[in-house]
Amino acid sequence: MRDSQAAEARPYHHGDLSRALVDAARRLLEAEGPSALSLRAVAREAGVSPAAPYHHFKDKGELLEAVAHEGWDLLDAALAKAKAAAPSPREAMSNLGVAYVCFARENPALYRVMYDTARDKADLPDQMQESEDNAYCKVRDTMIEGGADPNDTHEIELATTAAWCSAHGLAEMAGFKQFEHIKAACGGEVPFLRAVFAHMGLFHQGGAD
Amino acid sequence: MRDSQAAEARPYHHGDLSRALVDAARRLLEAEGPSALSLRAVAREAGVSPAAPYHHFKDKGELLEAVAHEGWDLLDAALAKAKAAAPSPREAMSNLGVAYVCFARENPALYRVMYDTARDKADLPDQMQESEDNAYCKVRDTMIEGGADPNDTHEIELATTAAWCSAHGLAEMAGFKQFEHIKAACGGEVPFLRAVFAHMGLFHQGGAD
DNA sequence: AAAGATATCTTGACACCGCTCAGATAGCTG
DNA sequence: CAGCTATCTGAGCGGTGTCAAGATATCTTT
Repeated sequence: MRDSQAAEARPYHHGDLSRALVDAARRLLEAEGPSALSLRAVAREAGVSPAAPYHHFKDKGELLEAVAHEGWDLLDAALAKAKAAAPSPREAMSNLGVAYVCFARENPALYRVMYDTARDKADLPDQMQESEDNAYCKVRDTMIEGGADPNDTHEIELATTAAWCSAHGLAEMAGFKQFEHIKAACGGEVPFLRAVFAHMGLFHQGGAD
Repeated sequence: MRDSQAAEARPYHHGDLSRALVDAARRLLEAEGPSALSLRAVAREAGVSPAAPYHHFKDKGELLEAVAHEGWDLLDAALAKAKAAAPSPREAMSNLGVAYVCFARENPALYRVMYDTARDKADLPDQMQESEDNAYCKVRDTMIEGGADPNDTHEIELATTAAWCSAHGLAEMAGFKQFEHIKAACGGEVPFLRAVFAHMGLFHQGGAD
């Protein structure tokens, strides 16, 4: 059964099992959380035998990498959308931070897989370094548009790194119960995020000029 | 608690198996990493049967919690030392951030266990909320000593939260290979940390006055 | 179209895992 | 001493990641 028109793409025995496996994994991840994401469960969900995935992925880790890869793509898209919706570079910076944390909060299991696989390799995903339109570049470019000197590479890198660390740290912390009363005091989750970012000195609308 | 001189305390059948198990776990953690930390392996390392730990911990998670608890104690101690060694509150703030990240970098497996178990419960450990001399309090108090208004609870909490998120974010990021060339450009790991903190606007020696 | 090569999937197995339970053992209490 | 309770062992359950061998479907070559 060849979809599209030509017999290209990847219509193999099953159709496209790698695709189906990643989809099944994401379905499981959303429904049952990261701890339920076993290779056998994914195969079960996709309707194949426990050994089938090994013809498409070297091991479980490689399947998780594929899932994480999709996660980074989704994050890129979310940041692109936030950047596009901002009327000015300064608000863009602020919105990028909020969008980043919101993505993590709305996809906690996926976010965890993304960073767990990255930490296991001590290596951020390829998208982060190779592509010219990845999430890191979006933050960096927004900073330049906001007035940072594009020639001072070192400075730009440090600032972008600081922004990324801030967002990641907040993304992981925002899930803890301890912060619920502060969120309430701020008037909701997003105001809380903006307030914390403001106290970090970054993502602040009147920040880095 | 009668842990004075007599044969009280906890010298049971084995002597003190819970203690021995936590020690074995930390030994394994340091030697083999978090993925090798199975309950059976810990029991093996401690020289007991695979079922023995269940008389001291409800399940594997509870053993990991005990390990994490020790981690938070060590972190408290590291921060206390950094704070004590600083000549001024402002430098204390900066040193706290560096000490936090250094602790995470020197005990990566332990740090991971600490936050993994916390995230699983969406709950930072008891030490973080109950004690009056925990790591969170140290950051908060240092901020007050640095000139923050101790009466503005909301402000203090936000600032302390921002500081903690920054440090955690940087602690997790600093392990990635991608940052090695920036570290080199900064002249080492600690200068890199200080530079990133400076760009977050916190932990900066001339920061929050 | 027939035959062979190749990719895909299944079956079965191995070692390890978390966890439970019945029984053996050691220490405490009366 | 006996009785009791806490501690530990052993065997076993269902689950996991992974591999090797065989079955099956697709592609290639003739």
